[in-house]
Amino acid sequence: MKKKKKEVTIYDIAEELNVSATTVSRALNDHFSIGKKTTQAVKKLAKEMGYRPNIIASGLRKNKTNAIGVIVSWINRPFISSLISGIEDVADKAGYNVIISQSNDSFEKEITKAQTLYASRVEGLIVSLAMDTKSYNHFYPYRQNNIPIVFVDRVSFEMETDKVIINNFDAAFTATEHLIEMGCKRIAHFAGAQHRNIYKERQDGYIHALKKHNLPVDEQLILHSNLSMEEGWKGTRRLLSLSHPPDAIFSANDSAAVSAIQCAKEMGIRIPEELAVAGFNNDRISSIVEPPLTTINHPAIDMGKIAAQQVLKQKKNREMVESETVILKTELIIRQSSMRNRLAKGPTSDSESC
Amino acid sequence: MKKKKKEVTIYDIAEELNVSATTVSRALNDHFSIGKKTTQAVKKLAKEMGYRPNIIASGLRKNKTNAIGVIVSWINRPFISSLISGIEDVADKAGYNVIISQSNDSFEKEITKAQTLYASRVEGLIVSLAMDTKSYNHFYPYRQNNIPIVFVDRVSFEMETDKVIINNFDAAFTATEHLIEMGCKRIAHFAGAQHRNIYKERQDGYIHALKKHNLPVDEQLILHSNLSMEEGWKGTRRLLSLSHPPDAIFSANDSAAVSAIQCAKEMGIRIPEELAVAGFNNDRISSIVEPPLTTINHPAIDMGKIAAQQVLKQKKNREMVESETVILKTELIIRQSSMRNRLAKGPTSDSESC
DNA sequence: TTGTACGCGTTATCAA
DNA sequence: TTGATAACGCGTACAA
Repeated sequence: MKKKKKEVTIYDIAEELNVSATTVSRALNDHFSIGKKTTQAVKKLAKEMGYRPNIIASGLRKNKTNAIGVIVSWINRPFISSLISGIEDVADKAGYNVIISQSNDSFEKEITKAQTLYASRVEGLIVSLAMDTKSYNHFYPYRQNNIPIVFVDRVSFEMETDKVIINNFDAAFTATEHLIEMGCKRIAHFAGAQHRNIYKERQDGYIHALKKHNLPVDEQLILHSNLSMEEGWKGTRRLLSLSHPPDAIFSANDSAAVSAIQCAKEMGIRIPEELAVAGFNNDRISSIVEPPLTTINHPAIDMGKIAAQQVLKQKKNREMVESETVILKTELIIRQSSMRNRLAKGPTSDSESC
Repeated sequence: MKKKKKEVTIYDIAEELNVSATTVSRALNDHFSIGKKTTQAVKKLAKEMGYRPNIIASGLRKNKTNAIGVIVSWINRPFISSLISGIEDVADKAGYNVIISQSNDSFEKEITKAQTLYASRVEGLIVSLAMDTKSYNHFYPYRQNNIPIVFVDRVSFEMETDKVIINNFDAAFTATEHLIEMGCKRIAHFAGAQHRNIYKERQDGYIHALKKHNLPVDEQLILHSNLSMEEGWKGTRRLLSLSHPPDAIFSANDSAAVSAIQCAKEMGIRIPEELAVAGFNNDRISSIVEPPLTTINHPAIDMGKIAAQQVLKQKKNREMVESETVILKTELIIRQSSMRNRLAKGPTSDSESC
């Protein structure tokens, strides 16, 4: 007793107009071989009858899904959600749907999600790797099927894929050097997992800046963690209770940096006079904390847009180019958390998207 | 000269094993009628041959896409991205893909996206309405096709659909009453567009609290805007330069509230002594600003999870229930921006997800 | 327990 | 400019 709302097909239209389904199909797709009148008549009737193309059937025939898959750690992180926003923007304009899935920073989940998306026959995949991903076999099926893969931000250089990244080394170097220019001599670093490129590179950039300026690299001052607020807090306490505490902290993300500011203040340490702080990402919290946090602006939306464009591009340039890496510009945003002297350039204009 | 990597089909497997495609199909789906040995043999060979089910063909046959569509204003907003995170979590566990699209708070875009998703044959739709959406015809096709629609947060009561919301009226009432209990007598309100339920309800709750406590409702103190940081800033300046300025602001979101705090401080106004502030959403910035912002906790992730569950549920209960509205609990988080006296309860425990 | 034969709705191919 | 026919790959009545 179910109402089987039968959907209108091209056959129904064809019958009504006494033409063939082929003609209808062509007319609907503006095929040049069909006369104006016929085409218009078909389209008109199609609308009247409430026809909607069955994209599944079409997809079966053309072997297309019009879907791009995205795997990220957590959707609800400022950087990631902006990344996705950019992806959606470009994909939609090109007629593609975006299927999102989150790995929760778990390697196992990333594998599962990759398989699911592969089974769903996405026509491209954009990935920001999970924290502990160290092998990449789960992407092989894509490779074998010539499905474009683009790594974003957290990438692996072991795999030859398109990549969209920033120069983490340079950015970290710049931030650290800025602290040095502010007169800091003993700069600590909140580092992330070293097997993930971005954190390794940031640490390397930090170390390089120290060396360039003949400052000692003190392992005691490099703290590895997941860079959460809690860890930022704990790390700050530890550092500040050292017999010879640092006069600055460069954190590999903003969360931990903000915590550092809060913790230091609670301990009665003045920022930036006694402790200068710099972060990474330019999350919204970085401009809200007091004093505002010096940080690296991470062009999240653009990275998403470009990643999506790479996918679309790869679909055209079949086997023309082996792989391409796009490196986006970052910018040091100087705010008060690091402005210890008058030599500092004024704070960069600080655009807030609400 | 293209390498046409022919994909393995059930026919290939069937041929190899000298059985019929039917048997293979059934075996792969664990149909009871197929013998253990056969089933196992089929599965084993399938794996060996690198078979992957063609979900498009299957979908065509079963008329399924396993996709749920989501339309939101902007993905990169704290509340929204958490919402999506919740949706993805539940949908994935149920074997559904989540297709996201953003309306950018534009009515026209919302229409387009709704049509696109409809054409993509999503099996359910979750929507948080655009700011200026006032008519709902673009959802009619879903309705006619019995495709579940669930409205979240920004909903319309004109349409009979499932809804997942919070009690904005009560939450706003509670927040306002809290300010009153703190001794505030002249409370301003940063309000949003009044045709969008959530902002209307928040304003109503605010007004109701004033009335209950015999405080006058001064239209001068109710400022309508898009609740951006800029507007929060401007509104605060305006309010504080009034001949009879308010002693508190209740803002319909955290962005504007945070701006209010910053602006007031810059003007030399002490928070909360001279101006108490409360916001709405419990975004991360609310706990970072100084003094920390009293606000309403908005269970974003749970709202997403429940919305997804509603979609799945509706797919089962065909025409059993007309529609269902789930109202989630909110919580007043009292922080220092409103603690003007010792009567205040201590701040609620403040969980931070990093 | 297995197989035959057909249909899902569209598009590509070839022929007219 | 149009049409007939055969795929696309899978699922399922029905038959065996």
